[in-house]
Amino acid sequence: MENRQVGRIELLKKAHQGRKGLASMSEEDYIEAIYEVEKVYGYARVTDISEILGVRPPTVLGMVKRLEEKGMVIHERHRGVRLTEEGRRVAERIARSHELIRSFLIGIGVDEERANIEAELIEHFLSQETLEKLMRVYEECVKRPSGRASPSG
Amino acid sequence: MENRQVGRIELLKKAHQGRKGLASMSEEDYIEAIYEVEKVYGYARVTDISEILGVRPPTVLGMVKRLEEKGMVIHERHRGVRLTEEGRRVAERIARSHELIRSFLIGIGVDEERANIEAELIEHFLSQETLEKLMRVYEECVKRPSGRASPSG
DNA sequence: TTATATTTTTAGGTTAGCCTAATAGGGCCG
DNA sequence: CGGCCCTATTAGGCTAACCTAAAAATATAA
Repeated sequence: MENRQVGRIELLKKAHQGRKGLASMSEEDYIEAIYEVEKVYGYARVTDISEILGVRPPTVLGMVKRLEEKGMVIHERHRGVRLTEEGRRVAERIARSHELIRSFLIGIGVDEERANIEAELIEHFLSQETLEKLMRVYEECVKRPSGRASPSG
Repeated sequence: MENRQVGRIELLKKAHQGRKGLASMSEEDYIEAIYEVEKVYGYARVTDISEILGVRPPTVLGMVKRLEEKGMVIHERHRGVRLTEEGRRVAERIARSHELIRSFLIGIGVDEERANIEAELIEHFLSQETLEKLMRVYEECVKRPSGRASPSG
């Protein structure tokens, strides 16, 4: 009896090992913000990013420098930030999973504002594999629910 | 056309406001770990928590002190940690949502180990409201899929 | 009961991600 | 051109969450 539950504790340990090696949540947030601003204005200013993420300009600048070192963005003094090809690839991956999660949440009846918030919060953590499976459920159960599962309420 | 997209940026801002004020992810991790060990052994030692979360004993001790200040646990020097009633309430809420997310992920075909990891990672972020909606989809589409959505694969 | 091993605690860092205050750069108006 | 305003940058700090090394307390074995 004790053995069974100790097994559960082993699982907890494994679950926490799994977290390691993920890219920093913050970096992805910044890349995503730059991507969105760039779509609209062609490039992102420090203050744009600052306003979107709710952090101060010096904080943005620090992260921008880091992202530049990692080859994700190009930054010219007083001239704004642009994604590199690599940065764009990352941004697009993030945007896709964000959008999928968002659609899913809205599909199951979560209101739009909350869906935006919660998609943002969980998008960093799901694997490709899980996203694909979520996509399937979304397609098969939420988008065309075959007479079941009224999402509202 | 630009207006529509600027609206999207406004949404991004809101989404990031929404993050604020959430309880620290770490605190919940520690409460959860203590809860699990307590279920097995009656109380949690610093080293138990340390092993589960993959952090060093001094780190655990620091957090335990913080949780004690917040009234979540009782800690007696050299005698281990126990949850208070309040701590137990929190732990049980966490455990419930963890289990729901885990079941959901397994239900849509995610393998068990990954489901453990990812449930852990997202459980902190979903609201009660979203959890309830997820539960409904789980019940209606995953557990009894009414002839659709073969989860395996 | 003394020696040894284990666990807990203390002391003192490190790093990421944020902050404020102050300086520098660029655009624009009179 | 000079002054003003806004944006960008630099400098210096803070806190949360981790770390290592070493001391203290407890448990165990000879």
